[in-house]
Amino acid sequence: MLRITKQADYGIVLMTHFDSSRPGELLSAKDPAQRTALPLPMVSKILKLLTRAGLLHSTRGANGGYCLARPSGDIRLLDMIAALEGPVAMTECSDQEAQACPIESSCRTRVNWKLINQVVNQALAEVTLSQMTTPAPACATLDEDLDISVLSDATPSQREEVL
Amino acid sequence: MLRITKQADYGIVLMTHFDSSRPGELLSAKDPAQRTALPLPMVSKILKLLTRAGLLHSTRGANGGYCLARPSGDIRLLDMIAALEGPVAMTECSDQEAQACPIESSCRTRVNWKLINQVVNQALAEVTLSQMTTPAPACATLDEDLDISVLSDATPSQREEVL
DNA sequence: AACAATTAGAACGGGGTTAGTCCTATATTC
DNA sequence: GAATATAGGACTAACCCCGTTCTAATTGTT
Repeated sequence: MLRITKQADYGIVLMTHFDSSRPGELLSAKDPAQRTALPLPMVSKILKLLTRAGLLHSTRGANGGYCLARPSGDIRLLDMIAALEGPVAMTECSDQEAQACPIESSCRTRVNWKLINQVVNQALAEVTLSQMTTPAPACATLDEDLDISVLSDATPSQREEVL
Repeated sequence: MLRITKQADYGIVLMTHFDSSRPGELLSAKDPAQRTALPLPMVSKILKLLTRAGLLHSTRGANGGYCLARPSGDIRLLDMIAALEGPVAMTECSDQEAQACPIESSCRTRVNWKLINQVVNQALAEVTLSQMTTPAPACATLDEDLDISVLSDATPSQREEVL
C-alpha cells in the first residue's frame, strides 16, 4: 500500500518528543512511552534502532536514557525512516542490493524508476525533524526547502551514472 | 521498506508493453506474459485489476484481449499503483479511511505527514505511462513536468483544508 | 558488595499481507 | 457446439511486520 511501517511511524513521533524536551536532557524509554501511550517494549526496541543509527545518543545504567545525537535541524526524515525500516527503494530493481532482474534486458522502466526513486528520497531528505516537530501553521518554513530538482538537474551523463 | 508491491511493479511493466504495441490492437494475456516471462495466471490477475480500474479496455471471447483504455499520456503512474495496491498513504493517519489515531491530540506530526503525502502523490501523478515507456535518454522530457509545488503553494487556509 | 535502574542484543510467536494458482462462469468467434 | 478469452472469486504457501520476552552489560545508589 506504499506506507511506512508502524515502527518507523512510531519512531518519528518519539523523535519529536525528544526534540520537544530540553536539549541534552536524558529521557528513559519509559518517559516517551507514557506520553505517547505506546507499549514500553516497542518504544524500547525503536530507541535502540535509532541509537544504532546514530540519531540518538544513549547513556546506560541508572539515571541513564536517550537524547538527540545532534540538532533536530540536522536530522532528516529520510534518516529516521532508513534507521527503522532500511533504505527507501520504490521497486526491487531500484534497490542497490537487489539481484539482477530476469527481464532487465527487455524492461524499459528501470531507468525511470531510479529517477522517481531519487525524487522520493530527496523529498524525504529535505524534511528535517525540526520541521516535523513544529506544529502545523509554522511548517510554512518547510516550503522553501522543498524544491525537487533531482530530475530537472540531471544531465544525460548523470543519468548514466545512476545506473 | 517503502516499496510498491510486486503486483504493481509487474503491472506497470505490462502497461508499457501495451503502450509499445499498435494503438487499439488487442493483446491477450498470453502475449505480454510470454514477453515478460511472468507467469500467465499472475498476468491475467493483474490485467483484470487494471481493467476494473479503467486503465485497460477488455474484449471477451475468441480473438479478445486488452488494449489501453486511453492514450498513454493520460495514464498516470499514480493511477496504476492505485489500481493495483490501493491509494498511496505514507502513514496510517494520512489515510482517508483510517480510524482515529489514539495519540492524535498529542501528535504534532500529523499535519506534516499530510503534506509529505501530497508531495509523494503529486510526484507519482506527474509521471505518465508514456514517460515510463520511453527509454532512458528521452525521459529528459520527464523533467519539465516534475515541479513539486504542493508545499510551496499551500496557503494556511489550504492547509486547514487538508485536515 | 549488593541492588536497582537502564540500555544492548537477540530470539520468538502470532497475525496479517502478498504472491501466485486454480476453478467456475460468462462472453464471443467460428 | 467447440474453442478462445476475460470475469470473478476462493484458496494456499510464503513472507514480513508487530510486539513481547529473555538474557546480558553498564551505571548509580545504598
